[in-house]
Amino acid sequence: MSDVARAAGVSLMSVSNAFNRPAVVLPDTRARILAVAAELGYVPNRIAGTLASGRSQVVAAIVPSIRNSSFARTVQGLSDTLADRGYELLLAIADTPERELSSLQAVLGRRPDGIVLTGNTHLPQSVALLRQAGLPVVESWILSEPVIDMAVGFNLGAAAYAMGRHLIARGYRHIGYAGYAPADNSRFLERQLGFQRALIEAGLRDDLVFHAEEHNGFAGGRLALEALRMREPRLDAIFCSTDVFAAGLIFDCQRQSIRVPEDLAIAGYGDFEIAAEIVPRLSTVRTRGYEIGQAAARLILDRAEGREAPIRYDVGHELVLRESS
Amino acid sequence: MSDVARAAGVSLMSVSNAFNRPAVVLPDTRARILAVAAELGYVPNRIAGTLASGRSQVVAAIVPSIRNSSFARTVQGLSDTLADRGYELLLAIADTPERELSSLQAVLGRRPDGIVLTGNTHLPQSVALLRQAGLPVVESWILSEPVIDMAVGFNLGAAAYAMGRHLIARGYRHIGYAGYAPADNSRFLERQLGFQRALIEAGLRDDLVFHAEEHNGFAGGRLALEALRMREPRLDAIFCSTDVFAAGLIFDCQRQSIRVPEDLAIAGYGDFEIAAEIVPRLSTVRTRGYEIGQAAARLILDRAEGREAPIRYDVGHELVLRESS
DNA sequence: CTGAAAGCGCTTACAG
DNA sequence: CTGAAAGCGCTTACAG
Repeated sequence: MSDVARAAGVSLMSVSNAFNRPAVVLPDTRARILAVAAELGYVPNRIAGTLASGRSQVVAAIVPSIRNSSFARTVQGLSDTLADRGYELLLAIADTPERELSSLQAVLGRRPDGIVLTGNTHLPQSVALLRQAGLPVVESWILSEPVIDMAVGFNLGAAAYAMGRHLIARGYRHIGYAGYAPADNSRFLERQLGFQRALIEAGLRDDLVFHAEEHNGFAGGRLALEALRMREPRLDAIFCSTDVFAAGLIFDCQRQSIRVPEDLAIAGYGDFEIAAEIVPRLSTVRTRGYEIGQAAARLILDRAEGREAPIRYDVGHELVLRESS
Repeated sequence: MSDVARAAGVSLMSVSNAFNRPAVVLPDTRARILAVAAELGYVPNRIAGTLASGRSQVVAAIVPSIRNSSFARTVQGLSDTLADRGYELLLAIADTPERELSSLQAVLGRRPDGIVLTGNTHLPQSVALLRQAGLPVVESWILSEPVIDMAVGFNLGAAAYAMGRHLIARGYRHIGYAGYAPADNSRFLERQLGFQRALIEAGLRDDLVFHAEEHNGFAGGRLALEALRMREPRLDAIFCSTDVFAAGLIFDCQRQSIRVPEDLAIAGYGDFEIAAEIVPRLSTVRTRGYEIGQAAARLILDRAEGREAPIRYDVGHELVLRESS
């Protein structure tokens, strides 16, 4: 910066102002400074700027995975919104509360202006660390208590409940659930509970539950079919906690010549791209992952820049009924 | 930090050393310092550390998209390797050379210790900026010239060529190509050229080429089928530049009762998870996206930490022959 | 092994 | 509108 100041014949302050408060410096002076800076290939050092100003213009996000279109969409929404507002994204991938804590420690040392977490299942130390840091934090993909600071998501249970009601209304009576259940994770639990609530209200069996080992594999659907049929030969529908399970299940039905939905109805969760294309097209719950990312970024920045922001933001969900159920 | 130093009755230096050069401070002193730090909830300010030391322990990556399992895998490989070595990932998503440049300007201000780019199609200003910054940069998913600094990838053309040879060996004679072709992008061009080379060598028509508007949509396959059949009614095989196109094509064939591979053979590129599951299972080119991310991180860190690193690193590729061709 | 000094490249708050 | 001073929280290089 001092090179630029010297070459342009102005003080450091004027260079700083030329970049950061265009209004405050004379148009001529500013143009000259910018020209010199461009010529010299000067890129302002935002590390020094951060240290001096206490504002990093960086938002950190910790997601469990990006090989799953839901979170990939959220990261995309975050990235787009942050870039628009001149912020950068510091990304950490952590799929357990323990890894989340260590990502948090690493990331906090970078003094981000805010943090986006996934879900509300955290280690107590993580929560303590966050409170002490005192920065805006949004928990995404969940809306229920406890909330550390702000939450952006939708009612996971209601969405699953709605799909349960739909299947029941279509006349299915022996309905299984293919899910995934890491310990104490409310994001997964709420879906299952919402779905079971629909079954219970209708007086149906709600214990046809299968939990896959992995969240992301197509195999989840296949294994669920095997396991659930063993328990209930009259099984006539399966609700999958993700579209990937549902797709795996459909592929398996094709191989076994089980007709969908005639012999077995299938419903998914997520409305991934494949849902609209697979044969038969998949009924699913549309979740707004991109909007979650956008809204999370907006809430963080509003707060970081001293504006008001809601504690909770519901992006909603929607049933998308297609051919599979 | 000064709070910690005071509370522990030592100098700033000792606190710094306790965190950064454990060997240099007495075990007792170090334990006391760490205990005090933990009690106070002290998280070292790495922004100040970066400014003072000139090393940020941050690596930036610019990818065109993450809603495509290839790059998602690369980001995962990058993230895992960086986290293991105590580095953070600054991620930018930019899908055109223009956006790449503006991401670059933003990211360079953060003084990363290295940068990972995708492909070798850049604006001249981007290259100039990078050269001036003088930090380690790796271009990923490409190996061909020109290389700015280092490259990690595999021979895109050879992989496509191999698949072309395979289809020809299987007896297909009217083979189409379903691709995507943003202006001047060598990553896409190399695949197409490699494939066409196989056709030309075999004396087959190499102009059955269809370019989709979008890289990521399932619709690409469907549109290709329509367009290519119009041009060549005897069309007996289609090579898709991504598995997503191939899957979309298979779904469309199911709808139209076109048997795969009997009526039409299909091959993909990428070996996404779906390839092994779809009916029929998809023949494809396995690309090692995760390894690309790992290797890119390794090369950057080796150089950033003063070690030698190769200019070019080939992760290889592999033909995975399944049922669809 | 431990510590006092200088400096990293900016911004803040103030004076001119 | 422009500028000289102080300081952000660390690390470097050196002396003790």
